[in-house]
Amino acid sequence: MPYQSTEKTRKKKDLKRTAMMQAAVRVFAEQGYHAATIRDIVAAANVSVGTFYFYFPDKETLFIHLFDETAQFLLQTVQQALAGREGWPRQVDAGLRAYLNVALYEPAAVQLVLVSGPGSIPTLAERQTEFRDKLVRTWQAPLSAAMERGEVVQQNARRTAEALVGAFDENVQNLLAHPNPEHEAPRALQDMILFSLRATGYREPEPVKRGGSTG
Amino acid sequence: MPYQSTEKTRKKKDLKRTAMMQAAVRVFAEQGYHAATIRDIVAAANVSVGTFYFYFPDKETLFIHLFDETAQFLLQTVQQALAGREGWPRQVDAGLRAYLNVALYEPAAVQLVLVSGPGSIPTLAERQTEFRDKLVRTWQAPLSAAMERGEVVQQNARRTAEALVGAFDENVQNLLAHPNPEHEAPRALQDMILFSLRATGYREPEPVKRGGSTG
Amino acid sequence: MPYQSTEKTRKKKDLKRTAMMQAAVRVFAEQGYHAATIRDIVAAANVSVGTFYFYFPDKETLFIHLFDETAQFLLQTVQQALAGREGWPRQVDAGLRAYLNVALYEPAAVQLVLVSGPGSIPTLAERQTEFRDKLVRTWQAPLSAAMERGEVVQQNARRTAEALVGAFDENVQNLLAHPNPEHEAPRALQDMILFSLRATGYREPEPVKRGGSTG
Amino acid sequence: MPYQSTEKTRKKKDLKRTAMMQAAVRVFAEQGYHAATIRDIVAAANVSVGTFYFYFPDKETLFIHLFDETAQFLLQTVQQALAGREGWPRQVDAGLRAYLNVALYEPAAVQLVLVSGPGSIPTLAERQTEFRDKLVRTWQAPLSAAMERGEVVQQNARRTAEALVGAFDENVQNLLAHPNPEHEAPRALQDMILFSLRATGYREPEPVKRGGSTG
DNA sequence: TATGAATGAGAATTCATTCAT
DNA sequence: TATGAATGAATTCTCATTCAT
Repeated sequence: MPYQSTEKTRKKKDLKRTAMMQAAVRVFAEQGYHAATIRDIVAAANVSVGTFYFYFPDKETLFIHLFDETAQFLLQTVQQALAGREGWPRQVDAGLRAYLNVALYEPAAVQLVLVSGPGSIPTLAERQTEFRDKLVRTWQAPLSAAMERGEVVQQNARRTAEALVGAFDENVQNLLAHPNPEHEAPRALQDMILFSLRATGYREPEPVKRGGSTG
Repeated sequence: MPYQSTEKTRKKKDLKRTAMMQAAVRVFAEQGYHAATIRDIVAAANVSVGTFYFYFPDKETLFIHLFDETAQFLLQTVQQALAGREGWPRQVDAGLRAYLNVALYEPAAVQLVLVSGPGSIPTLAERQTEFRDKLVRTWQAPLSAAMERGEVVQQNARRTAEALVGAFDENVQNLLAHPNPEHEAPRALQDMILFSLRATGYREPEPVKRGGSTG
Repeated sequence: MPYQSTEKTRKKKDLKRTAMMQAAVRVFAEQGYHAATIRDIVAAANVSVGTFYFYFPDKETLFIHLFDETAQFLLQTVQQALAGREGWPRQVDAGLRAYLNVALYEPAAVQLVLVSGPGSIPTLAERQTEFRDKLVRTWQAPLSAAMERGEVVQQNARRTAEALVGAFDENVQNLLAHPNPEHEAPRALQDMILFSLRATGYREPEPVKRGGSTG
Repeated sequence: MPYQSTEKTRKKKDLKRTAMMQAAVRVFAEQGYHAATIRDIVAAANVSVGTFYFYFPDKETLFIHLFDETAQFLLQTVQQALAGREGWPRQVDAGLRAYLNVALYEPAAVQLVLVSGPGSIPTLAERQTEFRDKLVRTWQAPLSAAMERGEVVQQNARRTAEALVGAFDENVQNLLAHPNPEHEAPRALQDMILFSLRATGYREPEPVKRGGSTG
């Protein structure tokens, strides 16, 4: 009976492919792009060298693919979180919550995007810049809107967004370095929200006076 | 007659050594640690491969040395700037001004510390963390003091300091990527100061009422 | 019920096998032995890698088989052409005509024997030599006979045969490189015949005077 | 005392380079392009792998260089031999003598040009064709001249030249395969000269009758 | 001190071949 | 029979480091 393809086989292949990619993410995150050899990766995935090249064209292409995929996932996650909320404080809360979730759930992937890649592959530099830029814009857009609504003070929205992105990354890096990130996360989230609101000059809206004064 | 290591000779040697290190910083910053070969470095310094190994034990040691030197210089510069001022706003102003100065004057060195190193050399990871930590503490100390003086709102000083450091780095990175960093610098500085003061919840002190006491 | 290797089945198998071999000849001729991968061959034959190894033990064996088959076919074709004629000029005509026919009809196969194989596979060297030797003998035999009959001048028949074989191959190679080999072929044949007759010192036999005219 | 270069060092380097090339020629000739590994070559030259790549960019480039060099040498040798003579028979004699000399003196190099390269490297195909073409022209030119002088019969000079080149190569190949090529060479030369003169339809010029008429 | 030729361990990648389905 | 995923030996090439001069 001839070999049956395009059924279970296809699924199995995809599964293996995914498993190998996850293994690769781990190894890249742990060792960095250059220190991670193909043999390390295939050992982590329990396959042979040839199998690696059956699924992926080469080391660099795989890394860039992983980078792009992770970057896009991060961006989408944050963007969706921001999109569903109204008001700057809720957006900050939702956006940061989403970001931290990804960081806690996929620390290796985040590591890949934040530190393993940059500076390691010249080819990646442009993509890296592009990703940072998109991330900045992701926060800049709602910030600008909030500024127009008068929720936050006048400021250079671009620069503030840059600063926020840098701030978040540093906080996340430190959180992941913490002995028990999951336990620390809620506090970190709270601090980051407060930091962001202060940094953007958010002002508690005047409560509608209802026959009395707030003092 | 034994070789006399006279003053002149030593000076000459130090000069050459320094020149090579500067060349190395440039090459590392441009190409990243791995892409930069010893041949690239010696070519940039107009010396031979053998000469390189006469002055430095090996590539990695040199890089770590450059990293440490740059890191220490950065820390000292910022610390000194902070030390000489009173009041959180003046400290922020001085500290950021110092940081930006270094970045503009020695962009390659800053590049080295911020992106070329991290993720490239596993051995470096620890040092990198240590440097970030010191940088955070450098800001955390005056921030805590300001908090105690009531200049800024209550907050997790450590977390805020982390965030500030991350914010600064991102802003500096973007500034250096700007077509004309020197021209943009003053605006960037202003934005960063305002961001920092807002983010730390700095409150304009009550103007001292003449003829009365503030308490 | 055991699988019946019926006539039909076997025919089908042979058909597939033949198709694969023809594809292999094409690929080998186009790319050379080493550049031609198994995947190239199976792609050209529209089968899978596994199928290839069902029909053939390995790449080298296949190539040698193809070489031998082609070589033998060439030899037989020329030998038969020579065998059926009388007189050196007719033999030259028939032999060359046969050779050119094969070259025009199966250029890839001829390419295989003349250039793709030699120098590529050390194992093949001996067979290659043997083939050349047989080809030389194929022409040497009738040449020697012609010499004995006085049709051609005295000469080292072996050396002349070698030279003729080399000459033919070069002419055929150049013919196949021609933009329109089929069109050029008749002229080439004529030239080659004349060359061979001159080279062997063929002398138009004195017409037997029969008290009349030669017409 | 600093390292003295550009003197003996230069010469020494060139010497080594040459030695390595000769070793490479031997190995390529013996094993063929693909079977000859870099390790084989460096072993034959008694150097390390790194040294190979210090002198040559890569395997293929080296081979092509060797091919070109050998091809040019062969062409020049034959061309010079032909240029210095008058009359077709003397030219044939000189040209063949030169060719055989090279073959006997540098059998490996000749092997390289005739069999090791062709069919092994797709990149080489064009160069190979070009070389054959030049070799053909090298013989075609004097042949055409001889034809115009009436020394040889009318014929397609290009085709004849092709045939001669093919014939020579085959004879040389067989000569080199002979157990004692040097001993056999004179006979081979004689046979090849006679073959060439016959093949080109050379006619012993009528000796000028003294005191009589040429008619 | 200075030079640059020499070294060789180690990395990426290819591809003939095997094997479970 | 047929398939194509999986294997791993073998090859090319790089580059940090050493060493004779």
